[in-house]
Amino acid sequence: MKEQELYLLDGNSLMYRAFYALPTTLTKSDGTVTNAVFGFTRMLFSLLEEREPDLLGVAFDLAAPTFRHQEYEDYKGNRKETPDELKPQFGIVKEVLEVLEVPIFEKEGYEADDLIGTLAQRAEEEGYQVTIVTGDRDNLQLITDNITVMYNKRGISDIIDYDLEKFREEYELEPLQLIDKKGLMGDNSDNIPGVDGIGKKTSTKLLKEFGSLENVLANIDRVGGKKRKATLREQADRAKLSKKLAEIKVDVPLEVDFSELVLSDYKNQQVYDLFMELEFSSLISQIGGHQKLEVTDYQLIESQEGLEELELTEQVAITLDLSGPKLEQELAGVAVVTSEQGYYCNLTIDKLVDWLEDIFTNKKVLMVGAKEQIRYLLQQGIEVKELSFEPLVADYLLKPSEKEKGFAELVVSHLQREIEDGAEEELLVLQTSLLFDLEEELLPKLEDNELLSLFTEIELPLVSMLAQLELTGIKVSSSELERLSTKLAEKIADLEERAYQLAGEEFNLNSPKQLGVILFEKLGLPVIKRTKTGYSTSASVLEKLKGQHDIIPLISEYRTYTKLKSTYVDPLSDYINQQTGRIHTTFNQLVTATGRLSSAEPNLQNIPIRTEEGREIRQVFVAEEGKKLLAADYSQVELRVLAHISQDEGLKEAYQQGLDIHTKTASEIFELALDEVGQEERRKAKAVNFGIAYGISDWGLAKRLNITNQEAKEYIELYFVRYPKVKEYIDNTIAQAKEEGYVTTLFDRKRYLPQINSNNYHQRSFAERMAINTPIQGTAADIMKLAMIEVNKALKEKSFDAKVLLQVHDELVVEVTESEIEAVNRLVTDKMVSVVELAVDLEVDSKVGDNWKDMSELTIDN
DNA sequence: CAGCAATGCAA
DNA sequence: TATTGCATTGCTG
Repeated sequence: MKEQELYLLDGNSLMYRAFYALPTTLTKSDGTVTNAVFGFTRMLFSLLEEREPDLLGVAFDLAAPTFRHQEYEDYKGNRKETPDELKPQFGIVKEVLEVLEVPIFEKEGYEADDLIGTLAQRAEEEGYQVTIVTGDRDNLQLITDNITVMYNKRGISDIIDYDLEKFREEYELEPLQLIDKKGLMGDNSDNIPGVDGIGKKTSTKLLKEFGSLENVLANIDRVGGKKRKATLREQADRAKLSKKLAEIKVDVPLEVDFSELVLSDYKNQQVYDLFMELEFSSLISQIGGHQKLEVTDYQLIESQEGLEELELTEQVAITLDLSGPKLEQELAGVAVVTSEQGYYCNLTIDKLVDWLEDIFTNKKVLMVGAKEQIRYLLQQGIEVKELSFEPLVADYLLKPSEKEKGFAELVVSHLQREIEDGAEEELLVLQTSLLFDLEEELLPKLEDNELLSLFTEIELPLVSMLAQLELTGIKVSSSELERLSTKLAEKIADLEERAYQLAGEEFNLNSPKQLGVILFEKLGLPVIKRTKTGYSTSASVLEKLKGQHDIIPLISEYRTYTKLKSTYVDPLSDYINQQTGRIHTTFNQLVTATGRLSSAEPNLQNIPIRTEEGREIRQVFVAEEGKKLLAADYSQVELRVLAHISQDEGLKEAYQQGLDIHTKTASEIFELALDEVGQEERRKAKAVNFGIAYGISDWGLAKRLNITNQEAKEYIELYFVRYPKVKEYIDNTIAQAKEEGYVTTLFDRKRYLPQINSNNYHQRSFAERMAINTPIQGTAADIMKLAMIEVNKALKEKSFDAKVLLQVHDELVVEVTESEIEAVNRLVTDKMVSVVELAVDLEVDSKVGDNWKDMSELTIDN
C-alpha cells in the first residue's frame, strides 16, 4: 500500500499571504472583509483538488505569549500589529474549517510552527509522508526524506515545493542547519538579533566549515577577520539565544491519532449554508452548486375554452413568452401560475386579449421582467393595471449598487436554488411559479428595510409608466438629421485638412495617442497633464494650449463636431423605428445607485444643450403634426432638497424670497450686496453650490474654476459660515453612514456604503462624497418618479390628448395637442410641484415648441 | 470580438 | 482630488 500523505497547513502564515494577495474590497454585502478567508479557502480547495491529500490538519497561533517571548521579550517585537481587517477573519476561517471538518491544532504557549514541527515528526515516525504548507521559510528546517514543504512564496498561487534535494541545492546546507544559520544571521521579521555583521553569505560559509553554531563558537580562533572574531565572542550568548528562538519545537505535548485526520465529504449542506452566508459564490459551484429545482408539472392549454375554464386564484404569476426585437416582438405563449397549478397556453395574442385584460383588471399580478411584457401588452391595446410584485425591482431596492441581475441569479441569491435546464415551456412555468417564492422571500426583506412603500407606491407603478414611455417614443425628423450630418461632414473635412497641413502630416485626429505625438513631440508643445498611458489631450488641456499653436483651436473644433456627428447625429437615424418614425429609448430602472433612471439605445438623457452647435441636435426631436412638445423642468430641485434636508435658514430664505440662488450664494461668499454680484461671481458661486452637493474638495473646486486651492478653500469655508446647517448636514450624514453603513433618501431609498469605514483614504473619501450626494440626488429622483406617476395618471383621467415622452432627471417632455397646451401645462406643473411638501416650494419652468430646441417659455396665469 | 482607456455629452 | 449615467473611437489581447 502506498504511504498515506498528511498535509499540515500553517493557518497563520497562509492567512497573511491571502490577506495581502487579495484586495480588502472583497467583502460581504454588509461590508465584512473576507478576503483572507476567501483566499485561504480557495488555496485549500485547490490543494484538495490537485494533491488529493489523505489526511489534513491546520495549525494556528494563539494570542497568548509563547515560551519564546519568555526567553526573549523582544521576540517578534518589530512586527506590526495584525491589521484590523484581518483580525476578525481568523474566527471566520476557523468556522469554515469546522464545517469542512478539518481538524484545527492550537495550543497556548506555542506557535503554529511548533505544532506543525511536532506533528510532522511524529507522523514521519509513524510512517506517513508529510507535506507542510506554509508561507514561512522557517519551516524548511523540518525537511527530511519524508517531510517536504510547499512554500507559498507570495500571493496565493506562487508555490515552491521543497524537498531535501531542492533545499540542499538552494541553501548548500542541511535543513536543521537553518537554525544555526538564524542564530548567526538573525531574522529581521521575528526580531531575532543574530550576530552583528553576519548575514546570509557569511553564515552559510561558516556553517559549511564548522557544521553548527556551537562549533563555530568553539572555534572562533579559526574564524577569519579580527573584528568578526571579537563580535562573535562578545555576542556568543546572543547567538545561542537566537538559535534557540529559531528552533521549531518538535516535542509539544499533543494527543493525536493521525488516522482520524481523514477528510470528510465536505460537499454538504452546512458548508453550503456557510458559503452562502459568506457570499462565496464561486466556491459554491466547487462544492456542487445549489440544490437543483425540479421542473414542475404543468397543464397545456390549447383552446380558448380551456382558458376560460381556468379557475384562477386571487394572485396570479404570469410570464409572456416573447422574442424578437423591441416593438416587433412575437408571442410564443404565456405561462400562468396560480398558487395551486401551473399552465402554459400557446394561443395567439388575439385570442388572449380578453382573458389578459380580465386578469390585469381583477387579479394581483406577479411578473418578472415586467416592463417589456407590459410594453407588449400596451402595444396590443391591452390595458394594464398595477403590478403587485416584480422581483428584479425588489432586489434593486435592496441592493441598488450591485450590477443588474438576471432572474436565475435572483433565484440563486434569494432562494438558494438553481434552475435546471429543460424544455422552454417547462422552464417558463417553473420560472413563473418561483415568483411566489420570491415574493414570500423579498417582501419581508423590503419591509425590514422600510422599503415597502417606495416599492409599492413608486417603483412598481413606474414600471408600467416606463413601458408606456418607451412604447410612445419621440418623433424624429430624419430629413433634419441628414441635413445636420452633411453640414457637420463638411466642417469636419475642412478642419481635418487644415489640421494636417499645420501638423505637416496626416494622422488619425481621433487617436489621443497619435495626437499626443504630434502635439508634444513633433510640435514641441508643453505637456500639461499625463494620463496612465501617455499625454492627455483632453479639452481642458487644449484650452490651456490655446494660443500656443494654430492647430489647437482646430483640434478643439474638430473634436466638437466629430463628437456631435458620431455620437448623436449619425447613430440616431439607426434608432428610428420605421413603422412609427419615432425613437423608442430604453429607460432602465435598475441601474443607478441613487435611484435615478438611465436611458440607453439611444441615451436621450444626454442630448447636447449647452453650446449652440450641440443644441442644434435638439431640432430633430419634433412634435407630431398638430401637436407641440412641452418641456417642464424642476428649477434646482437638488438645491431645494438640500435646503429641506439641512433645514438651513439661509438656504430656505433664499428660496422663500424667490432669489436667484447662485446670486444669493455669491453675495454671501463674496460679501457683496445682491445687486453688486457680477457675472463672474455668480458663475463661481454656482460651481460652489453644485460642488457642495457632490461632496466638494478645495482641490476639485480649484480645478473646476481655475483658481488656487487657497481661494477655493476660502470659498468653501465662507459658504459653510453662511450656510452652517449645510455643514451640519454633511457632517451628520457622514457620521450616520459610518454608524449604520448606509444612507437614505426622503422616501427611504437606501444605499449601502461599505467603504465608508475603509482605512484607505481614497476609498473612504469617495464613500463620504457618495454619502453626501446620494440623499440629495436620490431624493430628487424619488420626487421626479412620483411626479411622473401622478402626471401620467392625471393625464389619463382627464383624457387629455397628451403623453409623456421623456424624463431627463429633472425634466419631463410631453407631447400635447395644440389646443390643450395650457391645460396640460397647468396639470403637469401642478402635479410636479405638489408631489411632496418640502421646507421650500418646488418650482417648475415650462417651455413649449415644435421641436426640442426652439422652445418658448410658458407661464401660468391665474 | 470583448474589454479597457480616453474622451465628452447630460442632469 | 466633485455626483450619477451612456456612448464613441482607438487599441490590445
